[in-house]
Amino acid sequence: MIGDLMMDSNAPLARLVRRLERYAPLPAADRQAILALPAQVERIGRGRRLIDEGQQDHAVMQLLSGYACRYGLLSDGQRQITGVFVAGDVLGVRSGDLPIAAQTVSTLSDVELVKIPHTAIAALAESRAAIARALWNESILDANMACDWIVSLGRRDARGRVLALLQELTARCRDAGLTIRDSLILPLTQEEIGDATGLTSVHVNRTLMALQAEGLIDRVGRRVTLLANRPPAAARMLSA
Amino acid sequence: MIGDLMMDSNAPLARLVRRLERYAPLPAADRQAILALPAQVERIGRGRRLIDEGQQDHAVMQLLSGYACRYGLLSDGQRQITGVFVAGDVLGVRSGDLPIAAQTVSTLSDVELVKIPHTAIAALAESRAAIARALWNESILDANMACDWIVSLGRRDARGRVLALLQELTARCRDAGLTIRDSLILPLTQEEIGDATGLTSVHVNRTLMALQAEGLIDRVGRRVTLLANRPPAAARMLSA
DNA sequence: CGATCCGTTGAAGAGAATCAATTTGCGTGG
DNA sequence: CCACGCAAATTGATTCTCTTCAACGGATCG
Repeated sequence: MIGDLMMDSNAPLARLVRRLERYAPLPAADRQAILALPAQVERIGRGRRLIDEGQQDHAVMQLLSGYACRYGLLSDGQRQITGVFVAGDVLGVRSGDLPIAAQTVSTLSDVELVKIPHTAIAALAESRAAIARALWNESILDANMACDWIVSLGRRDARGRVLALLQELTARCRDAGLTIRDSLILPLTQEEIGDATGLTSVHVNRTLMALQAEGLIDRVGRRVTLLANRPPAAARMLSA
Repeated sequence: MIGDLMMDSNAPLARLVRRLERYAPLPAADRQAILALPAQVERIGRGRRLIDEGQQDHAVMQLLSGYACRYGLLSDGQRQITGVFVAGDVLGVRSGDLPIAAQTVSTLSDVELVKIPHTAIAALAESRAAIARALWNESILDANMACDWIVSLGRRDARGRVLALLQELTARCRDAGLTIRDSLILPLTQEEIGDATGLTSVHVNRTLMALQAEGLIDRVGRRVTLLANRPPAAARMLSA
């Protein structure tokens, strides 16, 4: 809950700069402006809500470590995870005109994050076109990933969905430098994998065991290793 | 394929202004700048692709009439529709840094649309913060609707998914002034409804017949009427 | 050492896919 | 105006995936 020492507080914002420069460099002045943002580093435990649906004043956050997810609830209490966030990802990005959070975001593990008041970010986006564009990029990528998720849920069977989820997480953890040869620590319970893939935890369990029996994945405790590097092969289940 | 007369070409851009002002008014100068954009009105037949995945130079378009959809394909040829667009919706919005279209967009009916070169839009977004923010809004809403779609696909049964799709379309057509008492012309075939809901056309048919037998919907030809109306989650932001 | 959460396994049932006709609606051309 | 041809809608029978319900083992933690 307590921010780190002052001298450390610039490091996380440097990471935000790196993130926002993924696709296009920022003017030096914009970089400085980001580094000068009021920011707070927090450590938060597993299973805590970061942003609530309908919340108006939520901050912009960047995950420094750990996992989080966004989800929606149905009236009968069923939960569907609509996106998983890994270290480096930015949460709560939105333009100034849509103050309402559309979905809930919650942690999937203990996390570290930087928190920035949305007013400060909004002011920056208002005056600096390159920053606005970089944040806009985040929204677009978010929408693109959501579309891939839709395709997976709509047209793949349990095996394909779980595989696709593992592949997406592996790829994103690799980008974040969190993997060792396609091996990553997956803090999700099978229940949560089910919430992400639209399956029950029971069926997730059977699917994971089947994938392991097929030699496509290896599991040791919470560490999962992807042994098949062929995304297209995942969709071909005629051999099963 | 030929644009309309010059004197008509401002009317569709006025509609674009209205769209971009849904959530916040634009400065008069920004409105004028939009009206001055180079635009071309086109009529395009059903089943034509408007934007191809991987395409770099696609234009920004606003639907003036008709329906379109965005979809992804699996390697085995299965199709999953990830979003439906109705009159007024803006397609192909993206920031300057991500030139690649992530998914394919195709018409679901004969359509009319305005086409604007993305370079012209990008230049405007670069210099005018309010326009950038309005376009950004479109991306965020797009992501929000995709998330609702994910929840539907992951956690609802066939009945719930078809109902949710009809409710979303009804709500959006109502906003576009295309409904008469929750009744709308639905040009989607049952095959296409299946592609949107992750079902087969056979099961869509059975589900529609069941909904009709239950008295929840009424169908006459292509006209569908929602008889039991609950507020669709997807449109929550539209009424904000 | 019990409490609890998570993972694993079994058996039975529901919902959707699949396969296969058949019918309806509609534009087209004779 | 009617016959033809085609795409879409409808129906039936069967198969299979996934869910549901239930129980049990193993780890972790006060």
